[in-house]
Amino acid sequence: MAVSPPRPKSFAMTALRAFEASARLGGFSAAAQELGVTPGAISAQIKSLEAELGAPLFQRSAKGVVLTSLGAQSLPAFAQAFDQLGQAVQQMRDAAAPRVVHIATLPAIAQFWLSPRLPRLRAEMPGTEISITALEQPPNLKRTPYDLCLFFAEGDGIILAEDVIFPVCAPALAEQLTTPLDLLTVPCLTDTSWEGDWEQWLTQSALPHHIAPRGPVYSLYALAVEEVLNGAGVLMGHAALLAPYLRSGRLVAPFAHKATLAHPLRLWSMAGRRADSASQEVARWLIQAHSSHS
Amino acid sequence: MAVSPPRPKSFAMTALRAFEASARLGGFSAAAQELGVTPGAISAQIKSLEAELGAPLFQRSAKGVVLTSLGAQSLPAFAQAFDQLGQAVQQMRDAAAPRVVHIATLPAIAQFWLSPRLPRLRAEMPGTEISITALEQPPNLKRTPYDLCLFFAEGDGIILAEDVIFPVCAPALAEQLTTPLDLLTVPCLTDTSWEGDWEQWLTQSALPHHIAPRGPVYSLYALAVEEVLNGAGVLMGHAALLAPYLRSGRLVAPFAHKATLAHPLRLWSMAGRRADSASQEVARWLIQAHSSHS
DNA sequence: AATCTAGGGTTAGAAAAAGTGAGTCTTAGT
DNA sequence: ACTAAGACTCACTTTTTCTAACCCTAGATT
Repeated sequence: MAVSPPRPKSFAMTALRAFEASARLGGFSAAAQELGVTPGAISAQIKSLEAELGAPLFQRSAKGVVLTSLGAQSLPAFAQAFDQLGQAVQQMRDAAAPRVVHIATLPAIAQFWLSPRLPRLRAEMPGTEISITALEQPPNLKRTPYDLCLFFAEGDGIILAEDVIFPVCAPALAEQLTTPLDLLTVPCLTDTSWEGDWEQWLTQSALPHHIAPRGPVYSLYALAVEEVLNGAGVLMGHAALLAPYLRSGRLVAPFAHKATLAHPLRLWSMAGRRADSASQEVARWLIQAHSSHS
Repeated sequence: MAVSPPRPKSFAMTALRAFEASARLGGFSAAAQELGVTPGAISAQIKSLEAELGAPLFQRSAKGVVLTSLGAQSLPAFAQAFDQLGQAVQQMRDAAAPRVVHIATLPAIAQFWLSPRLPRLRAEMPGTEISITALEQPPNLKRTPYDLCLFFAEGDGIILAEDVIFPVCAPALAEQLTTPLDLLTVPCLTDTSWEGDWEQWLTQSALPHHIAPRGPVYSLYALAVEEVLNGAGVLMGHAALLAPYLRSGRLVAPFAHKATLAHPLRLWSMAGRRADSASQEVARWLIQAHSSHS
């Protein structure tokens, strides 16, 4: 009868977090994405949790997982607990570094929208440190240490601009383009995170779909823009991001057709932030600067 | 500008748990004990948390740590969040295995009090699986996966018996003992978890302290009892545990002096358990069986 | 029917995190 | 001064977690 600590070890936090995320998001892949790991890791965590528990939490099928009644029953309490934990972390971070603001945004937005505004923002808010992280997907603010999110998305928060798109190209190339059908004669660049853009534009402009995005694909909008500035082809431009280029004439819109996408450019923060926090100050500045300037 | 996931990794759960425990218990050692690790591990966790945070959470001094204002400010939210998490885990465990009851108790209690009662308990509650873990210290039910605690302790819960102590020995040895001063002539066995017992008894019996516990020390009460049964000496006996031996005459109390310790034998469970849960049924059975039988 | 594709599962091995243990340091109390 | 408590450090070990590359299934597509 050994009395030494045979590990009373409560429960594996990681496994609980994996469960909560999977249950809330309805799948291992989604949870993996939120937690920044591979689905295999989630699968293993859930498996170990189920083993320790002696009962399954999910019912697996080839097309996804469904919560068992045990899982469904447990989810709310965990979701709430993790929300509170996330909030506690935010509060602590805020108290520890009250003048630091972390912004999460799309790489393209970071480069074309935020970056040009940063010098003035920093100048007008000295003492406030602003850091920017580029992410492909909006993070869950309740679970990740960011203060502000700036994405093309639906949901809460303030709309800074509609997402209006239309083909853009260098002025020289535009001379060759009279009607949208001329697009068949030039490369049509595509960004991987906006693969549906051409489709959307063609649909909303009532144009035949076969004018499809035939041309190189870029994984970074900035690269595609660079190419277009060099006259390499036509890119689906997002008005909110390329406004300076269009204003200066370095890029032009060869056609009149414009399409508005469902997800506007939106800025949001975690619910329940104090209005006097640095993050809220920055948010207000961005909104104000945007509406009064552009 | 790498866009790939540079690990936005929220926060290290382990570190947060270490912080919460340290803050709540007021020290790294105490936290280490609750979490079942060494103080060094806690120290490292806190350090990493402080590094990530960029601000100290504790103010160190040679005689312990004190929360900084940042730490004190953060504690309540974390305590609450972890309480909720613990409760969520309990609920889940309960739903997954409704007929399993985990009891945490002192090794000595497990062997001398619980063990004799288990056969009847199991017979009267078939279908309920009872598992027992022996721990030196009462665990925090809000943080560890036990259903019931049975310890000599102060606090909430039901008192099953006062902790009455007095020297006991084998009948043969008792013949050599007339007055407490005779204790100087025989070995006085001591259990490491009850080192103060002799002192307490001497004090409450108004006897001179120099009759101190001179004799072998055991780390397990059961071993000491075994030795005493073999006539190896005198042991400070806990009435609640040794009742059957005293009743059968295998052990006797050579002196009339008895002392009552401050911490009675107490049974408790986590607040807010449903009365129809298996753990509550077991608790009721133990209370009832104790009062009607012994 | 054959092929895709999306979502899961599995495995071995790699990487990272957490923990240990022994020894040090500082200070309050005897 | 000596002791005890509590915390820190550092080299090392153990455990956990993650990834990468595989397979499997079912519905959708061709």
